[in-house]
Amino acid sequence: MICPFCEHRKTRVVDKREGNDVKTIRRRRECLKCGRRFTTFEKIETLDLLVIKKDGRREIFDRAKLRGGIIKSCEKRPVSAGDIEKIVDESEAELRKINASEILSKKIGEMVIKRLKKLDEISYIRFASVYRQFADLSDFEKELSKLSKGLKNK
Amino acid sequence: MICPFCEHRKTRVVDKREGNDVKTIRRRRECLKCGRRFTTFEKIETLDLLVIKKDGRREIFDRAKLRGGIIKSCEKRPVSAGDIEKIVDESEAELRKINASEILSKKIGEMVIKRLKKLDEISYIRFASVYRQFADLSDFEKELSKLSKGLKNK
DNA sequence: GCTAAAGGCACAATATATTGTGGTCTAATT
DNA sequence: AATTAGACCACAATATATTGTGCCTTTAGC
Repeated sequence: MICPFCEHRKTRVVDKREGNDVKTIRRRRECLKCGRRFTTFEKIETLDLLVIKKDGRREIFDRAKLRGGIIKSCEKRPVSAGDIEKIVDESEAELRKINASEILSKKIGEMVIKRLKKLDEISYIRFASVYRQFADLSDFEKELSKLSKGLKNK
Repeated sequence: MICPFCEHRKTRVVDKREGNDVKTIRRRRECLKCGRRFTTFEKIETLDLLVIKKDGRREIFDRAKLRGGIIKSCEKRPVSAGDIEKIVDESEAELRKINASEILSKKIGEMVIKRLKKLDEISYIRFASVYRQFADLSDFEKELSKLSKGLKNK
């Protein structure tokens, strides 16, 4: 742990207790160079992200909710729970990498869509239609007809 | 560290590396009960708080900025750097305890003011006038005359 | 102006984390 | 299709953190 005062890279733990939240660990550390003390918190990896919905309202990113939407799109389709969990995991990781504090729900939809598309075209179309990823109705119909042609050719 | 899956209280560290940010530690932990693994991050205590300014604009809470304002108010007054640091520390701790994501700058002003008042009346008046803690000019004058009477009686 | 709650500090016996090295896997890139 | 970067995993030797206990100080609530 780097000292926040002098940037030195060696510190020692002086005390460790449970944080305010039972799910966090608070440590008191001391820099081995400058001797100053500071506090750190260890927490489970979280994604604190405000999702901007189409109507402009914001709500906290909810992994379970995202998963729910995907499950619905995959009803009676050959997509396993494991597949879905993987899509959620990967999308969440992608969101984490972006490191934004807010994001348009549409962007999240796109992340799921690009993964779902590789797995099952029907699920993908269902999901995309819910997330209204198509600019207008003609785009949607175009996508549908492309899909039905593709299926016939198999 | 509590297991996020089964809530068990015993986990072991399986791996520990530097986080993306050099200032964080990433640990991979394993629950001793259910065996599932998860990731945690240890970071230096921070205060991520949006300060709502009088004109409605928001900006990230900045400890150095707050300290600067206090220093200005204490110019040529018998208030030590240590005193000021203590006021900043305590106010910051108070803000942390509130645990809000946004706060009116006025509220922060009040926290500083109640501490500064105990230390030095002149500094307090200067600081309060900058933060416009008085509803109108008459309040300000009232405060000033109270103060000057108090000083004469000593 | 008392009391409780929280954070900070210290210490000593014990248990656990850390470090380096290196392999695997996947996603993104070229 | 090959390459790179990041996360994950494993292991073994070493160094460090953790736990309990208890005391002090400060702030908040009565």
